[in-house]
Amino acid sequence: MKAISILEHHQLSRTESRMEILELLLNKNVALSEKEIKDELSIKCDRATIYRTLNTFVKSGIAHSIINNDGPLKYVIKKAPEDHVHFKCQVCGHIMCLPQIIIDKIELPDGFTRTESNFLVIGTCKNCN
Amino acid sequence: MKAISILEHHQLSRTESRMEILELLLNKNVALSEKEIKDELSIKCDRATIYRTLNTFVKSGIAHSIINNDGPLKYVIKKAPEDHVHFKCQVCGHIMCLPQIIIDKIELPDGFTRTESNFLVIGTCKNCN
DNA sequence: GTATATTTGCAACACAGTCGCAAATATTAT
DNA sequence: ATAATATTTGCGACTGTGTTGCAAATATAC
Repeated sequence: MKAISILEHHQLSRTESRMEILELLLNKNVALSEKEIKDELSIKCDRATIYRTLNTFVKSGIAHSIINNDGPLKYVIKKAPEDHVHFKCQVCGHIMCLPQIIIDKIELPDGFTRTESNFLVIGTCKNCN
Repeated sequence: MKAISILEHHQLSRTESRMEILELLLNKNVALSEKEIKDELSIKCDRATIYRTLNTFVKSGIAHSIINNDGPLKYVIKKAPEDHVHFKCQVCGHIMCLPQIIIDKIELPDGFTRTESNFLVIGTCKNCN
């Protein structure tokens, strides 16, 4: 199982919740919220556990969170380490990474330094256009 | 008064709350949350009224909201109509617009169309660097 | 100044996310 | 495999953000 080896690699204990949540994220190419994860999980899992698990994944670098302009945080497996653009389709509501587009070349004004970026483009995705 | 003419121009009734909140926003160059607005207002104003007023301003195009990666929405007077970058200083916590940097040239993959963008860069601002 | 339309304050509510703590589960050592 | 220890889970309670219904207050139009 891929999920198991990822957990091992990050020295996280292999609990049922972590494995199921990780499997779910691995099989999706759109970002999921806590509620969406809960609804898709085959096992029962408490809200708090899902939040704690997601935070653990983010801290370990397994996943990253995506800011939603209108709604809860969503989570995806981290594939690209660079800052990339997130896209939200206003028709189907899906939020996904656009790893093709990397914005590391934004020139900030003098005296400003950057540690992190959140780029969310809202529009219509390929399927809905 | 500048605030009055702005309200008139957008055909909004000139209530005390709206004028005071608008004055406050006009005098700030950082984005403010509902709580920050409430604390700085000289008049008493209910939470709900502040939220409703801010939403009215956003709908009218007087202000726009800025997504905070970790905290409530913040609001600023809309100066530039284009999509620009927002900057959050992790030292002083201020969130401000960087109208100098305009990103309208992001090329989305085929089939994707854009209607709106939210760009938040997190780092250290000029004053705190 | 009066009538009508809009806005306000209050209270209640919905929802996202966190935390403490005891019970359950996983890991480690024997 | 079993026992001891460390970690995680579920539950409940809680905080904070933002919204809404409704009656009272205020602004606008006449």
